[in-house]
Amino acid sequence: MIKLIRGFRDILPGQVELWQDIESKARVLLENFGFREIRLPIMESTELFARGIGADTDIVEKEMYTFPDSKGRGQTLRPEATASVVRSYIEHGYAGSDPVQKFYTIGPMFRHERPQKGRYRQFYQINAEMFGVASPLADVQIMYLLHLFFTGLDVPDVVTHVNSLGCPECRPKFREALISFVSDKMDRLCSDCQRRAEANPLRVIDCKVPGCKEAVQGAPSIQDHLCPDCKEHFQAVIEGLDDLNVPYEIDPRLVRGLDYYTRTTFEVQTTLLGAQNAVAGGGRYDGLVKVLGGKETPAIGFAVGFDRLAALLGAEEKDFTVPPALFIAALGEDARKIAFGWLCDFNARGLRAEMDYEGKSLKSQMKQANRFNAGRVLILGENELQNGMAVLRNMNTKEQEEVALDGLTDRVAALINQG
RNA sequence: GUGGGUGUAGCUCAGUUGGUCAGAGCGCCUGGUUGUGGCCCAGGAGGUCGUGGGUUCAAAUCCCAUCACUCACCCCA
Repeated sequence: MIKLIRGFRDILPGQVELWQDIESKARVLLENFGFREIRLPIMESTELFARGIGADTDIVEKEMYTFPDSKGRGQTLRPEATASVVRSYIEHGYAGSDPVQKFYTIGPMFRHERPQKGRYRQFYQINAEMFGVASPLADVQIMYLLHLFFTGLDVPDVVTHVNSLGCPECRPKFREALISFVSDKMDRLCSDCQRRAEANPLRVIDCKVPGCKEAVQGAPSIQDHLCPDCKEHFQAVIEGLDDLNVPYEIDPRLVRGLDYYTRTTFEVQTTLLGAQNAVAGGGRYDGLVKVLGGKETPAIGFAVGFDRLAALLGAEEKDFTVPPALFIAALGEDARKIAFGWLCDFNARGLRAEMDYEGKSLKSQMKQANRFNAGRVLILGENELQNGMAVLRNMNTKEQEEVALDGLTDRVAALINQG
């Protein structure tokens, strides 16, 4: 048997209805907020991600699906969407017409990581990106939108964490302060932290090992190192969230693994998904457009982890199948032909109906209708053909009524639409 | 990439120290109702025991390898 490749999966009927529901709600909300859909390719030049995400990030270093094309140039299955959106924004000259643009895109991303709960090698994201607005109002609006999205879906157990990572002005200073703080406590740190103290000192601050936790008591906080502009920006964001009653938690240890983030970053976290606690994440990336060859353009965006969101809403445990309104049970060849005509008519007019194609016994067809969880069963056999009346059975109440064969589909459709 | 756990019927799982160990429940099909579902009863179909080697008279069971699933580290959506 040929099986799925590792870390990939099928979203099956029964679950896919939930995905569709999430997706359509996301579209409505995003479009209400002025975001327009942009559909992007799944593969891009490797260089786009190397430059955009950062050459020393885990994603670029070891998680990308990269293949040479026929001429040996590197091309990569996108590990995230933001770099592609930025590329498209630059390539189509939006900066020239109107630099303020809001885009959203929904689709698969690919990262070659070891799969585990909530982590797949092909996973789906809903991305929203807003260009050209430096004002903290953009940050507030983005986070407000995300908040509405999650509350609208009634997602259980989510908390939004917010932080500011500063800018090229203040972040390096903080980084230095942090490294020097950590460096004279090396002997008290776990081996992992000793290794990452230099490369990613923020991780040390966030380490769960008790010894490390103790060692980093009183570590410098980014919040104390923000330059005046960043500080003011962050303040404005927080006030904006308060004004709109968006709940959040300021989390000075919130780090993000992509190099392009500046100032505001945020992550929607849950405790229900094991180690993979981020359901959505994002932030401001004021430097990225320029890094990728465009004009200096402020921008901010987020990604929602579709798979994780669906999991939180019970995708794997529940069945979201929508049952048909009607099942047609036919007995005998003549009846079956007529029934098939009805079936086509019902389907054409948008009514979900099913029938048995194989000429099984009535009992077997009733079982099938029950399995479908059909609301009603329309029965057509020799008796009905003779007296010109079909039987319509309500599967919940067990009530049956007769419906004249003449003009039957109109009448049955009307009955079903009444409920 | 590293470590732990697990792979037996469509699903959830039993299978004791290698020797009627190829099983159960659910689901599916048929019948009990020559035309009426869910409950009940009876019967039936369905498995190269993840895969490939090895040990043995004999392997689902022991050994090796490999693949996959899963949880965690790491990182993130």
